[in-house]
Formats: sequence, C-alpha cells, structure tokens
Amino acid sequence: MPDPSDDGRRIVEAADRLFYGRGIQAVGMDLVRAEAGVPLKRIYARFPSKEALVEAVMRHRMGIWDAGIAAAAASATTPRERLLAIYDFLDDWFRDDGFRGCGFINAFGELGAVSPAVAHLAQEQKASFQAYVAELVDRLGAAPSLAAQLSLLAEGAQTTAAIGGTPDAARHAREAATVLIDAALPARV
Amino acid sequence: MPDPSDDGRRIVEAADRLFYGRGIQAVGMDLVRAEAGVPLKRIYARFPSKEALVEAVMRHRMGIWDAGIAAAAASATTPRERLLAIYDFLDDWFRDDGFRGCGFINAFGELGAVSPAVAHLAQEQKASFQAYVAELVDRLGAAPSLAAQLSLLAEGAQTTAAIGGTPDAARHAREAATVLIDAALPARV
DNA sequence: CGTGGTCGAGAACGGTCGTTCTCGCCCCTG
DNA sequence: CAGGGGCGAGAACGACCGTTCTCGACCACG
Repeated sequence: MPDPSDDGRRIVEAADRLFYGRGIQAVGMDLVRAEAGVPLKRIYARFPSKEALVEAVMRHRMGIWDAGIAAAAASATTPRERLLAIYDFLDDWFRDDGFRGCGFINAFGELGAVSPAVAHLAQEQKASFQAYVAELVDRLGAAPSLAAQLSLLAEGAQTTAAIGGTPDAARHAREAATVLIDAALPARV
Repeated sequence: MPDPSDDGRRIVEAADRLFYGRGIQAVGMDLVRAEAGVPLKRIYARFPSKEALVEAVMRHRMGIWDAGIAAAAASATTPRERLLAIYDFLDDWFRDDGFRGCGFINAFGELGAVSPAVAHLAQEQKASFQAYVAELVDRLGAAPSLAAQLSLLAEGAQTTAAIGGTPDAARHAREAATVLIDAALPARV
C-alpha cells in the first residue's frame, strides 16, 4: 500500500524537521527512524550514511526556500515588488512557531568547518539566492552592488530574527531595502 | 613559576581557537587539553563541565568583539564615522586567514536549540551590539529604526563573508550603511 | 500445506567522548 | 634521609551514536 518511492521523501522530510529543530548532530539516526516511521534498514538502503542524508535534506530545503520565494513573488509584477516580496516572505517565516533561523547558516556553523559537502551546499544555496536577487536588480536597471546589499539585509534579518527572537527584523530589512532601491535608481522625473 | 591564575585564560583561549575553527562538538576535551598544554584535571578543576567551558569561551569572545569594535572606533570622532568604522573592522576581520563567521551565530546554529545557555549568550551578544549601534544612531540624531537596519547589515555581512568566502561583503555593507545613514538624517542645508 | 525469501524490530559492534580514577613521580617538610 | 601529599599522564568507565547483523514473522508460490 505505501508507495515505496515515498520512502525517500518521508525520510528526508522527517530528518529535515529534526535536523532543523534540534541541530544535526543532536539527532541520531534512530530518532530519524522513529520520526519517519520507517525501519533503519530502509534508511540505509536509500542513504548510505548520515552525511548523505544530511546532503539530501539540504537539497530538499533548497527547494522549499526557492518555492517560498517564488510563491511570494507570484503576486508581484514589477522587479521592485518582487524584491520587496522577499522580505514579506521572511516576515511570514519568522513568525512561524518552529522558526530557528536559516537552516543553511545553522548547518554551516555546525558542520561547515569539518564537512566540505555541507560547506559547499550552504555556499550553493547562498549563491543561488544572490543570483536571484541580482537578476531582479538587473531588470530594475540598478547597479549590481545593490543586489549584494539587498542580500546582506536578508541574511542579517534571518540571523537577527533567529537569535533575538524578533520577527520585526523582516520589517526593518524591508524598510532599508526600499531606501536602498530608491537611492540606487536613476532619479524619477 | 607559571602563574596559576593564567590557567583559566590559557584554557579559554585554546578552547576558543579550537571551537571557533572546527565547531564546538567537533572538539573533544582531550584536544583542548593538548592545545592548552594543561592537564585535564586542571581544566575540570576550573570548569566543571564542557558546557561551562563553552560559556566561558563565549564570554571571552564577547570581550574580543567589544575590544575590536572599540579599537576601530577609536580613530573616529563623529558618531557617523564610528558607525562606519564597524564595517571597516569587519573588513579587516573577514580577511583574516582563520575567519569562519561569527562565533555566536555558529554556536547558536550548532547548540542554540539544545542548550539554553548558549542561546542566551548569543542573544546577549547580539543585544549588546545592537545597543552600541543604537546609541551611536541616537547621538547622530536619527530614528532608532536606522540602528536596526545597520545591525542587519553587519550580521548579514558576517554570514555572507563566511559562507561565500567573500570579504567584500564588508564593503557592500559599508556602502549600504552610508546610503541608509544619509537618508535617515534630516536634510542638510 | 511446505518452503524460500523478504522484511521489520531490535540487539550488537566498534568507536568516540565527557568525565573520573589510578598510579607513579616529585618536591616539600620534619 | 624518610614520609607524605599534590600533581601530571594516561587509563578506565559509562553513555551515546552510526552502522551492521540476527532472528523471527509474514507472504508468495509450487
């Protein structure tokens, strides 16, 4: 009855919940097994090691992030609105009960120094986000350095909201973003 | 001959180097002992547990950060220069060989979910920095929200420089900060 | 109904780590 | 010089974790 091809997804989603909520090293494979409701053997049949599972979870999280950003941008039409939608997306996310900061920043802080794979995946996610921002900034007709600045605001908001428990970091980031965008655009007539 | 009161400092400094460079959980107490050149017994005589040592290291790192910020601000005279000196300080730091991001963000990502003490210390450090920025912004005569925005830029620069390995995040943050500061000040005559 | 094979549950194994204990050396005192 | 107490080095202990193995139940098929 249970679709065997679902195994991978169930395992990854369970591991993601646990890794994100408690930290990667704080979660044993046995806990993943219990949360996924799947025998340990099947986990190891699909993922040869915990590290491989961690990488799969990070790739999974990349998809979630991209989907969230895309959904937030969907209702916007202009590049400027799409850029600001990023901070609205963050605002919603920061108010989630389980919010514990950016999973990639957390994973990098925990394992980046000892696991090149984790470091590389975190870097990949950040580069992908920066590329997304850069493309919108380009369409906006502003200089590329604006993209770097707007990305910094988003990153800073995530850590600030996580550590301080202050979701209004998103609002501050959005306000700063509007100022930076307006300053970077050629003066309106 | 060796000043016994030096023990605490040597242990904390050794642990700080290791924890920061490799992550806290990746470093065993035996490695701390080797790096500090001190018998394990003396470590446990001064710190009852690894968690206590971690807390001492985080407090030690707070002092380092504060001293670095103060030194960078020393050559500045106006509040505006002092604010921008923060990003110059970051720029220097990011170019350090051993730079691996903000130790508090890393510790929070690694242990914040399971250790209330670590989470609290990270929060304390961020709050202290935000208060410093807020005081300068206040002296500048700008609205308090500018302080939150400038803090976001500093946080974002740290994670971006760490994960991406791009020290120029500091420069981007500084440029954004100048724009935000100028926009927040009452128009000059 | 018998049988072979698959699979789930949990035990087992090897290694690591935080913490404590042991033992032998050295130095200080009487 | 004799004795003892403190201290350093490393072993030991208990717990945990990633990974593998065992065993018994179930199921499909002849």
